[in-house]
Amino acid sequence: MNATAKVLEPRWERRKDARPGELVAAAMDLFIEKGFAATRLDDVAKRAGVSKGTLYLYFDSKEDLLKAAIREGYSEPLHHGEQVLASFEGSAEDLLRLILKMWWEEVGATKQAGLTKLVIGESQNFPELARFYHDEVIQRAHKLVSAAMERGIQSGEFRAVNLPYAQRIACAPMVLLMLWKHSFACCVPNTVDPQEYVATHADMLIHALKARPGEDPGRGDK
Amino acid sequence: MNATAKVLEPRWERRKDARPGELVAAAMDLFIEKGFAATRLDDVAKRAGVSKGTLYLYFDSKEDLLKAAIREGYSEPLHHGEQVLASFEGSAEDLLRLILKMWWEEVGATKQAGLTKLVIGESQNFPELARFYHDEVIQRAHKLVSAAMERGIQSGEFRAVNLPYAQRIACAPMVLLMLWKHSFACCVPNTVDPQEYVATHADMLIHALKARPGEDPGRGDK
Amino acid sequence: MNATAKVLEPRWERRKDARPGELVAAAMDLFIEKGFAATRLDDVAKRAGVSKGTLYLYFDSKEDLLKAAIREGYSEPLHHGEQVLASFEGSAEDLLRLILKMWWEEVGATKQAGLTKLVIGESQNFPELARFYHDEVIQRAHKLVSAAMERGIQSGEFRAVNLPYAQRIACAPMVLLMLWKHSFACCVPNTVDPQEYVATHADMLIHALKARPGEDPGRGDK
Amino acid sequence: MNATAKVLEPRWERRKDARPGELVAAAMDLFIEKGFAATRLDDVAKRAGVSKGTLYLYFDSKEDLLKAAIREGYSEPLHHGEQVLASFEGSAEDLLRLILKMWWEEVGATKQAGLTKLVIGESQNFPELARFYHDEVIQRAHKLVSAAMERGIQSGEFRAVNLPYAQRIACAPMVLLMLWKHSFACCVPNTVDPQEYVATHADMLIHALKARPGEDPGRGDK
DNA sequence: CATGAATGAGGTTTCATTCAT
DNA sequence: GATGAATGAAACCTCATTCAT
Repeated sequence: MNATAKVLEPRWERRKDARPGELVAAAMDLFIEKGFAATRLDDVAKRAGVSKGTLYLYFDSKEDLLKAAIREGYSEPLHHGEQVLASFEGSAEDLLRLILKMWWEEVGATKQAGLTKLVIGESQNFPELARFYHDEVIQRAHKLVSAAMERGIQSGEFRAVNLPYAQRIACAPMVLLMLWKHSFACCVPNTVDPQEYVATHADMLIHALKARPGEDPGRGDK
Repeated sequence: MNATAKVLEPRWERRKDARPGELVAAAMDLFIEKGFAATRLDDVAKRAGVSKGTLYLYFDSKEDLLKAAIREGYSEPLHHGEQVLASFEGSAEDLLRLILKMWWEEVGATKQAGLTKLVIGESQNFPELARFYHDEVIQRAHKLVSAAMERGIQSGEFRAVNLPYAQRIACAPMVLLMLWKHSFACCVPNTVDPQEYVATHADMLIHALKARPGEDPGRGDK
Repeated sequence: MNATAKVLEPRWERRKDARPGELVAAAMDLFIEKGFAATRLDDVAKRAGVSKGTLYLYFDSKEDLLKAAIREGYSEPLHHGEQVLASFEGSAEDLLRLILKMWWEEVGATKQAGLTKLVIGESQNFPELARFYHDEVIQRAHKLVSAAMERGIQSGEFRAVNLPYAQRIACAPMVLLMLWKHSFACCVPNTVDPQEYVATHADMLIHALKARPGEDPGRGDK
Repeated sequence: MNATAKVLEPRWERRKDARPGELVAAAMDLFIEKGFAATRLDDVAKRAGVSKGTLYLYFDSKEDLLKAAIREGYSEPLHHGEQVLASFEGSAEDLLRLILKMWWEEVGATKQAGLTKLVIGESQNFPELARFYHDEVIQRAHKLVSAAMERGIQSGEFRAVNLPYAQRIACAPMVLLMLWKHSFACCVPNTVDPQEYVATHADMLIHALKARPGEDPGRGDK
């Protein structure tokens, strides 16, 4: 293994352990950028710096690669959120504000935000994927927000809103902002400032939830 | 194919000018049902009862057909909303509730709701389409909601919220419900009742907006 | 449609009715020549003078094309043989000799003889095909030979051999000659003269079957 | 992987020189089972318990492996047959019957029978292989049968048939039975009993060959 | 206008072969 | 010697688009 040999750089390199992650990362980038159908495996391979065939050493099919990308997406920030929920000791309002802030910072502002668009767009073509995403991502996110709201209701800080629906409505603007960032944001001039958006949402949400003496205490669970 | 045979055949005849509309309708159905990439022009033609070649008499390409479908989608309900806005004379709260109700009934509950998902999903591949949708659909919807909220602020009925953002946040749950209906709704058991969802949203929104004596009047336009 | 236009020869021509037959013929040639796996649809298309896509207008898959080729193969000569069997009025020996002669002339000497090799080679990969071939080709051929032998046994012209087996043994040399022609014949110098081969087989077969006064009349059906 | 670990590991070790044989055996099994094209070297390696790369230490290519498998196939039974021929002292009829019996027991009934089908199927793609098989297997088998028949003719036990052809015709049913076993036998219900088949063939063959006083002595060598 | 047979580029997937370790 | 990750050239198949009829 002399210097001369080194100059002829090897046609390929062996990196078994690092590979799957790199491939998924490359695939995720392109799926997010172009959508599932418009992403060619050629391009995924090229971006990952491998040949097309290598993809099939680690994944059974294009769909399998998509699943891996989705799976990879949100587990970390969700886990973080759950930890915060468990240890937080302030008011429900502060907890809710914190969750929304983290949501944006750890998910919305990252490229993974694009996965949500992806899953929504492909849910009909891959119902199994949609179910997985629903169970592993949506449900967990909903539980986080639910728990924070429930805590406020229990303590009398919030009104007794119809939780299963109110929680969805609390999440909706966050999700839509993520979608916006990965759809219209690129092609329209008038852009949205996420900070301001999230702040306004938090304010309105708190305002909508706050219990006030002598007022209608909310719809409750119907 | 002689004259005699001809006489027996044409029991009824297609109205020539109705064609493009039928083609767009067929395309819209399939685009919504399967997504852009997964829709084959063969199937569009079959559903419209014409040959594949006929599509190209009226549309330049598959993308062109998509544009036409998008264009067709929401003009009517938006127009209706604008008329209501112009003529409505009740309170801002009632106007806002009415707009949300109409949104769901005339758009969300119809199959066209699926177009929103479609546009979001394809926005990167067809920026021009995204721009069109933004200008012709989103902006108009935003203006409707904005106007209703503005009216309440002017009259002192609502707090002086940050309108450009507050209006987005008011719309978000509606949009997300439409997306839900065309994505996860099909593949997960736990379903959402749109009536309850919209009602909860309206209540929370009004609650968030209502001015109350001696309270912070809101963030205003910063 | 003037002469000038004619010079620019059309990219393609419409020949819906003629096409399937041409495609099957081209496919059969190549399947016989190279085997199923080694035949590329590209080449089939090229030989048929069409594009690759055209194949898929008429056949669902490569396997489907193979089935069509097999189906096409022997129906005519078998039908002819059955007609001869029904109308022949000479001795059983003459009938048997005639059938063997026709077998060679109408099947063995034609390119379709190669189909037999094909089916045998692919029978494991396509059991359904093998079953079809067995039922529609082998069984019919066996019935022809069986009937001729049976006729001789009934009339006392032949010994009472174990018909189901004897008939297979009568066919075997014919089948093997077909296989030989499409396998070793091309690559070994020492060639076989089919005429002489068939004649020798006929003689030996008749000799084996002929009843002779005062002799063991054969094994019968065991 | 330190020395300590090494000590525990090697409970048994492969005999280095046995390798090629194991590889060929694995390849033969799979070639017979699935055909040449449908056999993947991955599977061959897996069955042999080695890595894919190892195959290329012993064989240049897939074709080379096929050749080795073919080469391996019949040398032993052929050798046995030749020994029997040299030492047999009974009648020609008994010799012929013995050869057919051994053919079935030592070749036809074993899995190697499938090689014949393989070679026939691939003969066009690999003419060199076909030539090898012809020279090393077919010719030797033919010589065995020829010799037995020749012995009978010389002794007056058999008619003076056209030997080069008669011998082929004597072999054909045996070969076809082997092919049958590896093609249609698996996919059609109506199965053939090899014992009865071989017995019937032997009887008919002897009957066809036996000289009888006062009869046509056969066609001779034309 | 309308048809639908034909096209052919381009997609995913496979697998014999290579070669750094 | 042995490994198995990596390669890349095809292979089959799809489908938006064209154009002779």
